[in-house]
Amino acid sequence: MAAMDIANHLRRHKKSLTRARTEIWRILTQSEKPLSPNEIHRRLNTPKANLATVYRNLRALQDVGLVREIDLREAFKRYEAILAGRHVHHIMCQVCGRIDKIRHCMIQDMANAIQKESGFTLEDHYLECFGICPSCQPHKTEAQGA
Amino acid sequence: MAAMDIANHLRRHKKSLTRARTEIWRILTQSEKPLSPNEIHRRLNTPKANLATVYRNLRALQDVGLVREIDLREAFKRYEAILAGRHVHHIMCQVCGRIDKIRHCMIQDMANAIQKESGFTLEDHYLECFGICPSCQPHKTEAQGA
DNA sequence: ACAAAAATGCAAATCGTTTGCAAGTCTCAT
DNA sequence: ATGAGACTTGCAAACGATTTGCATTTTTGT
Ligand SMILES: [Mn+2]
Ligand SMILES: [Mn+2]
Ligand SMILES: [Zn+2]
Ligand SMILES: [Zn+2]
Repeated sequence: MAAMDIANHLRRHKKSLTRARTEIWRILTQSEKPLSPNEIHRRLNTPKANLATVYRNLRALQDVGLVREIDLREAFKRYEAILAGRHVHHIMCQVCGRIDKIRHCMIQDMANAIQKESGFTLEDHYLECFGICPSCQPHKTEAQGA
Repeated sequence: MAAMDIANHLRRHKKSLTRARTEIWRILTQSEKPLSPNEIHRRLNTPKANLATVYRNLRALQDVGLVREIDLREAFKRYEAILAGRHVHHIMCQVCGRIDKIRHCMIQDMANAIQKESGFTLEDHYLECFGICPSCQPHKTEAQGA
């Protein structure tokens, strides 16, 4: 979904194109990692839309398929823009909290096995990983940057 | 972890073996699917331990590695016993909510690719799937049971 | 059995998220 | 451009899950 598609996307679902939605979409597409509702709210231009509006719009954007919810076992959920229909997974550093994307995913390859094992059709999945990022790894020359 | 190991497990972490913990462990090991704190509380024998105690003990059991938290995008988390150190994933029916286990997992096979792509070591991951269970699938003879 | 450590009940507090409602904004046909 | 209706927003209150303080009870190790 290119950035400009947002208008059509919303119209198709009879949702309005509002300043809050435009801004949230901009914030999400500019972020390198999924953001929490609070983080999004903090980044809004003044006058800031209400936090409740952020929540409502995150749901609206999810409804039309522009945004995805990410659970990294924190106290809150994170949200990210779905670009080009691509779906990605994440890996979070257990030491410093850094979050990177994982584009590698072989779940589709597992689909057959899963459907055979469970009898379910596989419609959706989420995969989130936890590990230690390069700068937090011990016993290294620490040559690589953060 | 066999059912009897719970005592040693707890002792090793200087946690007491209490009635509430024993009961929660029994309830979790007897359940075919992960349970919410409320579900667990409901299944407690009278006199019921307090719900706060259930929460505290679920955390304690996680701390010692006996219990795992599962997020199926519901309003609450679910918890399940970790048996024999095995880790499983789940698939939940998007129509009726039925939850089945998936023992099939090739994430370990992805580990190399993920580590190469992100530079992170892969310490942990979770994978949860959503689909449609046999009894909820349309265009079928409906021959198979629930 | 005893003293110290850990766990519990209970109620209040937190915290993320949702909701009702009146007022404001957007959309679309005229 | 304009007006009515549809949709959205702000605000504060409500919610529900989870956590916490503290006095009391249970468990542990000796
Ligand atoms: Mn995937
Ligand atoms: Mn796995
Ligand atoms: Zn790190
Ligand atoms: Zn089903």
